[in-house]
Amino acid sequence: MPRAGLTPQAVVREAARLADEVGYEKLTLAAVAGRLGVALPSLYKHVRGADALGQQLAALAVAELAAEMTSAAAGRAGRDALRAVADAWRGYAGRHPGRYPAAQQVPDPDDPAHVEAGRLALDAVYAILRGYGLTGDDAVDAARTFRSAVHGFVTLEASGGFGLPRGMDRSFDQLVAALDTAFRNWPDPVGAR
Amino acid sequence: MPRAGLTPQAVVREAARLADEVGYEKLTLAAVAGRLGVALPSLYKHVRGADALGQQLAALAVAELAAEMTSAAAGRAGRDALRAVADAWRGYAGRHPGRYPAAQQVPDPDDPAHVEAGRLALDAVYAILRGYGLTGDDAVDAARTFRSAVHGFVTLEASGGFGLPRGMDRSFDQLVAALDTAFRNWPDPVGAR
DNA sequence: CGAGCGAAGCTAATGACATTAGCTTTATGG
DNA sequence: CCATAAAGCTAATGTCATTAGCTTCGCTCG
Repeated sequence: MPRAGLTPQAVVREAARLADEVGYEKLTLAAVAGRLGVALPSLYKHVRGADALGQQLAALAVAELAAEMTSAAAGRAGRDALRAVADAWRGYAGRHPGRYPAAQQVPDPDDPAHVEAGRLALDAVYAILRGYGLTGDDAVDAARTFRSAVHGFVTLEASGGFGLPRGMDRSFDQLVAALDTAFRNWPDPVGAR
Repeated sequence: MPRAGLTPQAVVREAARLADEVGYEKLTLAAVAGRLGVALPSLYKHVRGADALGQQLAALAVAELAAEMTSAAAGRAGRDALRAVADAWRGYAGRHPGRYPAAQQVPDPDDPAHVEAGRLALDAVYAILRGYGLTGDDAVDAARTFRSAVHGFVTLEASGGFGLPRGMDRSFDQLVAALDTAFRNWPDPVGAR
């Protein structure tokens, strides 16, 4: 029997492909092994286990997403940038329905690439907000608002939580426009609750 | 050996309690059975299986959430209503970290109570938007925006996706204020994309 | 009061998956 | 060539979900 010639990379990439096909929740070491033409335990030569594979998949997905966000933001500002980044985000989630949920895990502090990718994605958001004059605590709040809105939309859309998929593009455009409105008129925080 | 005296209700309620303690992803028929002092297969006399239990848990959670949203909206309008419902939503998710993710499943069309509960929750949102003069397609888009933002925030907060939990209350207040701004200045949709 | 019956609960068996241990074999570098 | 590290395998264990089929409780009705 010739060697399959696997590497940790190859395993993670195959897992990513498989996740996009069958869904993240159905991603299984057994299925990945089958895809790679290898017995299940053989994977342990390349990944530490199912949890670790999930983490590495997250790192891959966050890096890809951050790259697309960053590239979407390049050469744009203000509302254009906002919309381009939001569209890139939604586009990534739509094209990678298995990777996207994986990307939601908190970055593994022991994986510098993962942490760095997360920072990059966040930077893309902060860069947009700077265009609206939002900095400091306002930027923190606004960034959380942006992430919440886009992530929430994308998640609900993917799960079918919105009901019939009528007018999804329009609704997303309106969500982005609403964010633009809110960022241009960012509310002064009221004192302690 | 005396009978345990279970009912489908009792099983679902125990599952809900357990999910809140250990997390939805760790919810297992085996654990529920253990909690109820019963052998695992005995549960099948009351629920059709793990998937069905999840669905019934979803129905329970959506009903509870809808009730809290509706009661929060009672006697309030405009920004007050917006904030009260948003707070109720976030509060429910915070108090029920296991039920809340369960509630995200699409309602089972064969469970009228589930469908009805979902409609109730949505109605609470539409009622708020009516206070902003948003109806028709605008209301659809605005409702999706509201749901996206609140659900996204609550999800990211629960998963630790925001990083250190500094200033979470303030950020949420600002998110709600941003929604208020957006709803008061709802953008006219631009033509087809 | 007792017989019978339906439902509740049990044990046993099967099958998917993850994980660990320990063996075999393939490449490859000296 | 051959020695060795790593790649891959089989076997064993444990958890969980599910189905089948048995036992027994507890209620209802004669």
